[in-house]
Amino acid sequence: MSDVAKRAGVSTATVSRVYNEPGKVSDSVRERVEQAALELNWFPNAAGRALASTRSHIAGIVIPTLDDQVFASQVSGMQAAFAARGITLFLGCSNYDPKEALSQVQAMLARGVEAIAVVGEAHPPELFEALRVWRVPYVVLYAWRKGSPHDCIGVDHRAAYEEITEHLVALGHRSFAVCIQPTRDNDRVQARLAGIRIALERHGLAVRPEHLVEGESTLDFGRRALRSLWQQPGPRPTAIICGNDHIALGVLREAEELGIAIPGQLSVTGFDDLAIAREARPPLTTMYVDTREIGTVAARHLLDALDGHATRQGYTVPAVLKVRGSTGPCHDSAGKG
Amino acid sequence: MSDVAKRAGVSTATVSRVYNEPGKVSDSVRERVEQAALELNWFPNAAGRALASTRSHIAGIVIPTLDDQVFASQVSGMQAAFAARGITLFLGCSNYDPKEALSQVQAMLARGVEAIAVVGEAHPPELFEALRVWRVPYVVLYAWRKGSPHDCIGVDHRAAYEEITEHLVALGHRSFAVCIQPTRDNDRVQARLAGIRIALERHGLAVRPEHLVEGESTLDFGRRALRSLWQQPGPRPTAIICGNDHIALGVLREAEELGIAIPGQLSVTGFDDLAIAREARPPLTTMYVDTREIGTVAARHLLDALDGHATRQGYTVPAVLKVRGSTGPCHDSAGKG
DNA sequence: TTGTAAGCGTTATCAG
DNA sequence: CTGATAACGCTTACAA
Repeated sequence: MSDVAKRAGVSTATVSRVYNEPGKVSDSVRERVEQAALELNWFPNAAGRALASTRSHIAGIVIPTLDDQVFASQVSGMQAAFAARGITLFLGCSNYDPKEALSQVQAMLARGVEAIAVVGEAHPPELFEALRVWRVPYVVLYAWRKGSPHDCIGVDHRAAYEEITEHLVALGHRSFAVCIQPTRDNDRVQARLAGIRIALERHGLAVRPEHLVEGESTLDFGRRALRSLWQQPGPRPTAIICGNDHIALGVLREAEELGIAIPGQLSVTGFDDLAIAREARPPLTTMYVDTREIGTVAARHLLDALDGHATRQGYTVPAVLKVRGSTGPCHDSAGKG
Repeated sequence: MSDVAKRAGVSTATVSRVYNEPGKVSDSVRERVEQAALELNWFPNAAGRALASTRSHIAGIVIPTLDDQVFASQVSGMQAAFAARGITLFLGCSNYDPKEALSQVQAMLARGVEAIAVVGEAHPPELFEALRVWRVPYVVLYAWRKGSPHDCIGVDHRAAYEEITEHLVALGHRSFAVCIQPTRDNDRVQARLAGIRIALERHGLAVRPEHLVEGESTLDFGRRALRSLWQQPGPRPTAIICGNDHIALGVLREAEELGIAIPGQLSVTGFDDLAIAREARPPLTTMYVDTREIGTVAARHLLDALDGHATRQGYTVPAVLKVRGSTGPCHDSAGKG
């Protein structure tokens, strides 16, 4: 930088101004400096800048995995919104391991992030404690819960699953199965399960333990789950609530294989509204969430915090029920209360 | 830091050593320092560290979009491999816009990344020039091309599409259509198209201009493309080569709608081998690429470069043909040469 | 094993 | 509008 200053016949302070407060520099000087910088192939050094200005222009996001479109699009929305404001984004994946999430956040703090977004609130207390200690503004992404101590920007998963359950109850279903992702360390999934329970309780119903299956978020798990449900002795469910579309599509696929009529014999619901959901046969009843929007809104929220604006109290993103062909009236007399 | 040093009764140099070369510090001193740091709630400052050590422990990756699983998994592999070595990853998305890719790379360089990965080589020359000027090691991801001036870690898309085309030719097909993503600024897609052309030329064949359709990478485009192909006057293709599985699944779906027998009347191929590909009906013939592995290998490559090891000359990741039910022998007498 | 002290490359605060 | 100059917080020879 001093070389550039020398070559342009100015001080380093002026060189700095050319890049940080161009308005405060006369045109002729600016041109000379830019010319000199170009000739000497000089670029401002990030570390020096960050050190002197105490601004890194870096934010971070920690998600469980990029293998799930739901998280990928949140990252995508956030990255775009931040980039538009000159902020570069760190990405960390926890693979649903709280320890990993913690260490990713710590690494980001150690690299000087100015703001952080983490998916969900089922994290070690040290994680939020570290955020507090470093005084780094943060948001909890994707999950929204009434009464959460954090700023949440996301979906009320409990309410969403209450709604989808009510939809099935309204269709006359009384015997339910649930195929859902691992609940461990996953507040979204736990909330969904709670939503199902609460909605069913309202009607004096419950999911039998043997009708609650937990497994990976894959089509294959959906297939295996339905097969095992169907092989079980005892009454069969007339409706299956799945933790997401992948699982639901697997159930649909296996139902076809087993010759189970959908929705005649069995109603199936998903969550996420993937592009294929509406193309499945029958088209899948599911819930749509604008996950990209979650990322965008979260970025705006954090930018506001960085700008010193009072941050709002969080933000609920709606989950919209898409009723399609995979759910229908219950025709099973045994199923009816 | 000096406060911590004072409290622990040591010099700042020793405090630094506790965190950077713990082996060179006696146990008692280390404990005292850690205790003091804890009490004072002190953490080393990233900018100061980077400035003094000229190491940022940051790398970057620039991809077109996270909406495509193919790129998401490359990011995922790279992130994991880097995290294991204490390197945090910047993520940038270009949305297939070369200017955007350039500005993302510039932003990352300005933030002091030590290494960078960019998807493909269809970028403005300034991008690679900037990388050269900053002397930041980089790799071209996903695309591999013989004779490329860059270190490429990825798939030989031309060869892959030669193979899939040969597969169809061997089945007796002579009349082809192609439904593919926009070729503009996309060297992978261009290479795939070239592969098709080269393979067909070997047999004295070519795709008629009206049978080459370009569009977005969506199921919906696949549907629209097939509909328009089928409405056209003139001879119909007996095989459709799609740019990826999304498009191919759309074609499959629309064929069902139009009552086109697959593979009896029409063979269809995809690329990527998504999880649903094998569950489609009929199951989709496609090509599998271990995209996560690409990210992992690229990270290793860059880490080697950072360690000063001679970097190898790039790396080809195989695309494996998965022959399934969507392709079969050509039954159309008109189609046969 | 530990301390001293000179940077690392900017920005920010003053004067001018 | 521009220039000195003192931070910014840490690392790292070099000495001890």
